[in-house]
Amino acid sequence: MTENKHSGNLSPEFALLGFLISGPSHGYDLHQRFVAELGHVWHLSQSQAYAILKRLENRGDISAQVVEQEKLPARQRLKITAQGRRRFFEWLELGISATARSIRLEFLTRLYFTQLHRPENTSQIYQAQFAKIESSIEELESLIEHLPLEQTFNHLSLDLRLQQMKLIQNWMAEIRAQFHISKEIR
Amino acid sequence: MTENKHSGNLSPEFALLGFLISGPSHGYDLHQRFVAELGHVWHLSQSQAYAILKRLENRGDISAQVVEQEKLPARQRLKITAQGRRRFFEWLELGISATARSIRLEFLTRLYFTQLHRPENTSQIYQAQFAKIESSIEELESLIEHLPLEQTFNHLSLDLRLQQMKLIQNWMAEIRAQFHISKEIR
DNA sequence: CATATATACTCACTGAGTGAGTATATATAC
DNA sequence: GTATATATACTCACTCAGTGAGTATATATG
Repeated sequence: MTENKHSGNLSPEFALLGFLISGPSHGYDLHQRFVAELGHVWHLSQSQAYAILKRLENRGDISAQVVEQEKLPARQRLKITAQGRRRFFEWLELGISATARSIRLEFLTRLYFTQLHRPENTSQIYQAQFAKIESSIEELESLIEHLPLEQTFNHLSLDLRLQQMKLIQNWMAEIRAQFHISKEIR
Repeated sequence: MTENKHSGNLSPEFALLGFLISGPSHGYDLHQRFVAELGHVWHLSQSQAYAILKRLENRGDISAQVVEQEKLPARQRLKITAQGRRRFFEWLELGISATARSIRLEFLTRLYFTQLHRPENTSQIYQAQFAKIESSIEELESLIEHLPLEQTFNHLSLDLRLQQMKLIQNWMAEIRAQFHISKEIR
């Protein structure tokens, strides 16, 4: 199994990693850039950004080096490691999201960094995400079909999830247009 | 402050409290009932259920009493306190959710327990939720309007959120029909 | 007779997320 | 010219979400 357990495990850690692909930086700056570029996609407080960076460092995805400054407080110069780079590009190509929320958050983020670092892959990640949405819809439809009618509230919930997935399907078409992705090549 | 910060702080704790309104019970049973009744609304693991119950106890919303059994492991007989009851009904009437996700989770849960414990309030909580959705839509529209066009990804995200809210508005109409809620009285 | 399932709960761990605090520099407002 | 707000840069303590595995016994099923 693995994949998305359920909800949770959804965090902008790969976005932070993605900014570091372009070159070393430090926490304050990464948070600033994050808010400016993706602030309406994710919400990320400053302290949470630092917490995530600390975790990435413990995992060995980034390395830190203290840089003293004359007047302002010292910085941690953060640099992505080979492992971090590997993990990032793996996520960029394979981290396909399954729920409405994770599509809005993660897929948009993957699209952002694909445009930035691997524009030639845009169509590929788009198609993969689209396929996932289609199979999600089928799964939900079959779940609903087999759910006893008297389970009113479970029904209403699954129903909304299904409708949301279909909405996202249409929204994906808008994206296709905006990014000039050709229709169904492979 | 308070309300819904952003995401997170979303938990089925009031549902557990809601089951206890009907009478004392214990963790295992509450979890079973939860999964059967609302298992496709929320996901709640057994251990997480126990964790939430422990918190409710620490807060004084429920009280626990160990009941030995002849053959099977001892139970904790859980009983809602006056404070818990107060908190629950306050949430039932006023805990109006604002995001797509929290509407699917919390509003459906509030509807479930309103039907169960306060059926005469159904229309009231429906109308309040509907109003919240309308004001959410307005807020998102104004946010989008003031967002610089070049912020492609922030735009796409807000756009999807807006469309989702509108979808939920339609889904609410289905609910109105199913629960025979009259159209716009007050 | 072995094994799966039901009853009932505990524990250790990772991670999300907030809010406040620390300390200094520069820009702006009165 | 001095008070105040804002920018730079990061830390800490805390609460809550969520998983996965473990403990221990009873009964049902093949």
